[in-house]
Amino acid sequence: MDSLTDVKTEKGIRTRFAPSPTGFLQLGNIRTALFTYLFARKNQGVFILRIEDTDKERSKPEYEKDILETMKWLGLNWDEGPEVDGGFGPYRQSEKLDVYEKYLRQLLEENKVFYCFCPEEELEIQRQYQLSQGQPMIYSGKCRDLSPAAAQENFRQGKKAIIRLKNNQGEKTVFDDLIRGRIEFEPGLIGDFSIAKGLREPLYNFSCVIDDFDMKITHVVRGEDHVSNTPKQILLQQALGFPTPKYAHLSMILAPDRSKLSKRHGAVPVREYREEGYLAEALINFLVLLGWHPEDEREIFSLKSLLKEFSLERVQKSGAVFNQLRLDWLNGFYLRNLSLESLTEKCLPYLIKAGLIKVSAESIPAQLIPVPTEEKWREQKYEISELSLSKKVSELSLPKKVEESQEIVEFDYLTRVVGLYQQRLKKLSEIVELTDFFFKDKIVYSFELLRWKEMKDKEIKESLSVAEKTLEKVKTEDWQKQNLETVLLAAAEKTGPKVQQADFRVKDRGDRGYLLWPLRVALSGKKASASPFEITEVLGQEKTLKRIKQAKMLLEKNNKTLFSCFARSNKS
RNA sequence: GCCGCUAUCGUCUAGUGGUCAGGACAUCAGCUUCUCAAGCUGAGAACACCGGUUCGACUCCGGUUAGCGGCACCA
Repeated sequence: MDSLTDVKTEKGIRTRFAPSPTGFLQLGNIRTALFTYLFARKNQGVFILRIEDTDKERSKPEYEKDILETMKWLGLNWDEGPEVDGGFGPYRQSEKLDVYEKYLRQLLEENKVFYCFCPEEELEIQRQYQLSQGQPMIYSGKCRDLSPAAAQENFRQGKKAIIRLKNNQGEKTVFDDLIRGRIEFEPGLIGDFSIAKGLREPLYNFSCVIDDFDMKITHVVRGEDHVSNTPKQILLQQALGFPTPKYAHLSMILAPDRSKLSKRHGAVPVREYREEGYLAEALINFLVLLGWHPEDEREIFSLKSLLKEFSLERVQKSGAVFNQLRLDWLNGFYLRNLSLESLTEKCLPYLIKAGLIKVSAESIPAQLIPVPTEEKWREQKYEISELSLSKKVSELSLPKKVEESQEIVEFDYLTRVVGLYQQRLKKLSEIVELTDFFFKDKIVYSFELLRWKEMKDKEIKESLSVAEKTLEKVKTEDWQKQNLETVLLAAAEKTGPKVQQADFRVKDRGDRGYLLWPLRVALSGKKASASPFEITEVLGQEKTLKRIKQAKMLLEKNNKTLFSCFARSNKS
């Protein structure tokens, strides 16, 4: 494609990402932003962020804040836009009303646009009629040739008007899409479309054309939903005498049933992915592979490496289904590749929010940036993203939330806890339910969980006693995973019934589960966890023995209940 | 309804006239194993359909079908 090779040699590329602050940024928005950003950077161009807030009713400051925050979090830094003046501002459309009015007046004077007084209801009926007749749904042109005097009269009567372009499209409107190639639109299918509700109330297609010109945009990268806006914008550019930028339309992200991504599946604000504990790196990597692929078969990409490799030529034309499982896998991959210290720092806010670890309110300012307000902090009404940690966190001591003890949790201890679950984590938020038992004084679980296979209650108790005795004997200085494993394995092979080994060279040994399963459950209270060797090591001897005793008591209590039930039923 | 876009394993995709149609996620099986993961090994799994061009079509052309997007005084 000629147009694509042009891009490579062309100097001074300027692109923009132009979201409207009418909702939180979604995956689809972000993918458009990412591709636009990569295209700009790859070609040494300028990446501009423009806030399209012409819709006064739906635009909200909190959404604009979300746009800026999300972009920064993902590392999609803009060269010009809010907070970064590049000389082509303002970058918020609501601040450019004078500019739009100027061009609108110019078009009015040149008789290229007209006031339309048709009531909305009438237009709606007309569209329905056209639909029923199999005709294209376009404006009839009723007010197009209204004389200035008639228009004035209408205004005097207080009638409301919008401004429409006098569409004189006589031939096909054509443009070469950088991704899709040539796209043609027959004349007669667009009509006199609306461009403003008033002199200071521009509509999307108009403000977009003005801004793209004003900001000297050379390449427009946007979603496929704008393909049919493109001929309208080209027509407007022609009316205004503006050059037409190059266009590249990206396909959409689809739900698993290939329908449009809806709130039901996947259309989740990006901020929620962040809250749940997805890494920006994983999200970027996931999204870029939704529609783009390098020349070889690599699948792991950092934003930095994409800067070198990305090209619009290799962008897919068809829509891509959003695949949560793949995102989870990628996030797990990035989590596993984090340094343990950095992973622990990322987990910390989740543990704090869950109340497993407490940081005193006084010490917050030094440790947490930015700081949630004290009230929010006490009521735990803050978001994880508000707890991003300072670099110094690894030097901190964090008081643990245990009423009866004054134990101090060292960062180093947290590192060891988190370390046990690094391979098991798909998202950061999971760290809470995975490791809560390390931070609790007493754990709660059903005694039935202690049972391995068909073990009898008595056997479970015996098994726990063996574990207890074995671990009691271990000297404090020998309380290390390696040693604990050796000792426990030796005991385990003696405890369980003999099991024939598949390999005849290996001597038959006891079913290790007889000892290890009840022990692991006694320590963790969970049916799935890290190995008992790892848990005992991190938990420490004192707590380990305490938990085993707790388990034995649970069994006894249960037997008593059973016995009393039995006694009662005997009586009757 | 009208216009436009799209079409390779379940999903994301590689592929540009001659390939055993490749990779990743997911699935299944095996190894490992006290559990859950992770890891390693292996397996199954696709060119929407119909015509045409050609010695030869996943690849080029036409049509059909299906999906998506748009047809606002939203963006």
